[in-house]
Order: sequence, then C-alpha cells, then structure tokens
Amino acid sequence: MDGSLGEMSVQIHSELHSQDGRAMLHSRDLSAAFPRPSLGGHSMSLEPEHRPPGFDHSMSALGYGGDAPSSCGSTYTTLTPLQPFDDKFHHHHHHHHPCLPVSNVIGSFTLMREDRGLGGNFYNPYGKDLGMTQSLSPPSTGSGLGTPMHGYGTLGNSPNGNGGQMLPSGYEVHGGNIFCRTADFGREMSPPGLGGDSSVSHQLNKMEAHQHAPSHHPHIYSQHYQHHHPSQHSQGGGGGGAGEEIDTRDVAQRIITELKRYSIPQAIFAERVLCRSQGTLSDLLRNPKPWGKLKSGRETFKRMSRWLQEPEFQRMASLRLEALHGLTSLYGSRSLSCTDLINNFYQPLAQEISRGWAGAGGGTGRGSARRGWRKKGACKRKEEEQSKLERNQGPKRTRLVFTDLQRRTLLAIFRENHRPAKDLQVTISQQLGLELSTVSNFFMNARRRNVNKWAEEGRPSSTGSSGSSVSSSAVSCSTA
DNA sequence: TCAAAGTCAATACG
DNA sequence: CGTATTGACTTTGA
Repeated sequence: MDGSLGEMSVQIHSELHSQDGRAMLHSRDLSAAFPRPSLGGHSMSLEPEHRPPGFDHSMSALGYGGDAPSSCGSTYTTLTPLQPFDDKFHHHHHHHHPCLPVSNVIGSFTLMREDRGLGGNFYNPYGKDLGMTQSLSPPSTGSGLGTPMHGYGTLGNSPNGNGGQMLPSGYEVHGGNIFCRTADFGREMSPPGLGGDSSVSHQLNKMEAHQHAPSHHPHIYSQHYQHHHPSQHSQGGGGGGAGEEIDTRDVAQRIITELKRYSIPQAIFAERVLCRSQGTLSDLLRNPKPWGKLKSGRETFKRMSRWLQEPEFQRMASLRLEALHGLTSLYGSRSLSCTDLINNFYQPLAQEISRGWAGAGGGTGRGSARRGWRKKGACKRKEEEQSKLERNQGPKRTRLVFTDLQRRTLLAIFRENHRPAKDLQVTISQQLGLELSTVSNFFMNARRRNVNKWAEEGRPSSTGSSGSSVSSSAVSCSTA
C-alpha cells in the first residue's frame, strides 16, 4: 500500500490544480502545518523529510497519499472509513486502532470498513425492541399512573412542587410550553439569581436506575465516562441556584430509554420539551459532555432531567404543545388534578402515541420543519427574531460538503496540528479553495468534536498527547 | 476580533 | 421516516 503513495500524491496534486488553478503554494508553508515529525518514525516515513520542493510533496507528506485510486469519485461515505482519524473524529464507534501511521491509512481501508461493519451495532443500545429491564410499564396507555414510574419521579415533583408555577409572578406563562418556559428562565429571561434549576435538585444521578444499561457496547466515548468529580464548584459566587451536578451520561441514557419506550421521536421530544432541534438532541444524547464542562448547555440537560422526574402523565402532556397552551392557564390558577390531566391530556395523548405522534407540530420533515420552528410559539429560540428576512423565506441555504481531498487534507493537518496559526489557515484555504472561515470552522469543530468527549483533550501544544489515562486511543491518536 | 460552547438545520444514512 | 453527522451561525466572554 505504501507503494502507491508516490503516485497518489501526484494524483492529488493534479486534482488540486484543477480545483483551484492559482492555488500554487509554497510547500514550506504547508509543511509548517506539521509541527514536527515527533511521531513514531513510521508515520513520518511519508514525509520526505526534506523541504519538499513542490507542493505535491508536501501534500504527500500530509499523509493522504492515500486515496484509493478508484475511490476518488466516490461519495465521501466510501471514504470516511478510510480515515484513521475518523474513529475518533467522527462519532463512529468501531473500536479504533490506535494511531495508524498515515502510511497505513490506505492499507487499512478495507480493514476499517470491516470494523465499521462490526461497529454498526455499537450504536443502538437496545437492539431492536429489546425490552430493557426497565422500571416501568410499557407504553401501555392506561397503566401509566399507577406505575412507580421512577421512584424519584413520584416524589420528585412535589418538592419543587411548582411543576409549572414556580414562575415568579412577573413571568406569566401565556400560551407557551410550560416546560420550555420554566426551563428557559435559566438563560433566556432568567432572573439572575432565580436559578430555575433548584428544581432539578435531585440525585437523579447515582440513581441506580439504569445501571444496567443494556450492555450496549461501550463505545469509545461513553465508555470512559467516568465522573471525574468535575466541578463541585458551585458556580463560584454566582449565587444561588447552582443546581446539582447532573450525571449527563446517565440522563442521556435514560432519555434514550424513555423515548424508545414510548416511541417518541427525537424530533418531538427535542422540540417540545427541550426546545432544541432533533440534530442537537441526537448529538447530546450520543455525546453528552460531562456536567463540569458544560456552560449554558446545562440548561438542556436540566430540562431532560426534569422531564425524567415528572410523573408520567405530565411528561406526556409536555409533549403535546397544543394541549399545554390550555394547560398553562390552569396551572396558573390552580393545581391540576390528576384527573384533569388525564382526561385532557393523557388520554388524548395516548391516542397520539398510537397514531405515531403524527401531530408532531411541524414534524421532522424539512419542509415542515422549517415552518415548525417558526410557528413554534412555545419554544421560541433566541434567534427567532433576529433571523432576518433572508432566513424567512426558504432560501434554504445549502450546506457545504467538503470534497474528499479537502476533507482529507484538513484532517491530516489537524492530526498534526490542532490549532494552526491563522496564516497557515489562510494558506490551507487557498490551497483547498475554501474560505478562510471555512477552514477556521473546520478546526474549531474538529477540536471540540474530536476527542472532546469525555476524555481530556490534549492541551494546546501540538504534542499534547495527554494520552491521559483512559485508553482513549482517540486522544493519543490525534495528538501523538 | 477571536475562540469556545451551544445549536441550528441541511442532509447523509439506513 | 427517524436518527446521525456536520459546516456554519449565534451567543458569550475575554
């Protein structure tokens, strides 16, 4: 495989040109991207360890000599598995091989694909229906109430009691999703000290609840999710309200379980309960960041956590936006009796469930999705207003998709240097025919999505290699 | 103005 | 269809 490298680089070279004619670059500029072949000689074998006279060389040095000839035109899907870096960079979880020397990239292609195949089931904690040892009753429509739900849930609410009416007088709850509202205090209308979080004050953590999370393969990330007793720090002087520390991994897992249990689509839950998009939820669920590393993002987890603590009927109710509008007023005036809720929301809800949550405001489809967020009165997100007219009518901006070459180049560089200097980024952008901002975004996204997860990421220095503990080969890979 | 954190939302996938 | 991925806004804080 290595043998092919030579030509590979050539090929790439030409590609580059075709892509952006004037792109000619001075090799050394790019070579700067690679701090130092401090790596195990192997990977560096690629490097022509002499200032390559031509860009093409530096490119090969980048490591992507690779590029299976045939694969060129293929969609990046095909390529993805090619990148060793992928394992950690992407959320794919096949067990990764520790740092493949670049030169092996190509060779590993097939292997990786296989891995991937295996890895496929990493995701999907509960295989099909796999009934988890769950605490409670199946989505059986009626049963709900009696259910112990979660032990915590039951008493859970009372404490904060205010389910929906913890709102200070000032904040009226007009036609809005109570949950979203209350939750939003934290960041949107949040009265300074009013930490809306106190409500989440439970130990939903330790909860042995789902300890037995279905033996889903611990994929790289969740695997070492250990609570490194993050910041007990109560927000510094901030003031009150620092809620508890939430075991985000656990909450995420439980949410996944509950959504499955009731066949609640992520989109519905995300939009109605969290006031977030489906994609965001998905990402949070799969890659929850440790509480200690969260900032405003804690709010979202608090909402999830709170939802988990609510009695079943209330949870369901919160999934029905429309209903909540009506509910709202009731909440304000008097406490709703369970019967009220059941009659007005739970049962109808049950029907909705059976119908498949069809009424999901806006739905997930993009067509409706677009419209969805706009009319979604309950979860008005910050940008709602500031979204200019442009966003208004469906310009439907398209998302850039890196070409194979661009992606590989960027990844290769990233592997060597997580934080290239600006001038280098400029060079890269020119070479790849990308906007500087794009390159910049790439590195920023890469930095946080790469190892980010639970393992500590290598510090700034390119050689961080803070392989720090956990077998997070991901880390060592990227840094080393 | 820059970076990081939080998301959005298009779209790739299955 | 529902979920996963991901480039690029948006929001925060220096």
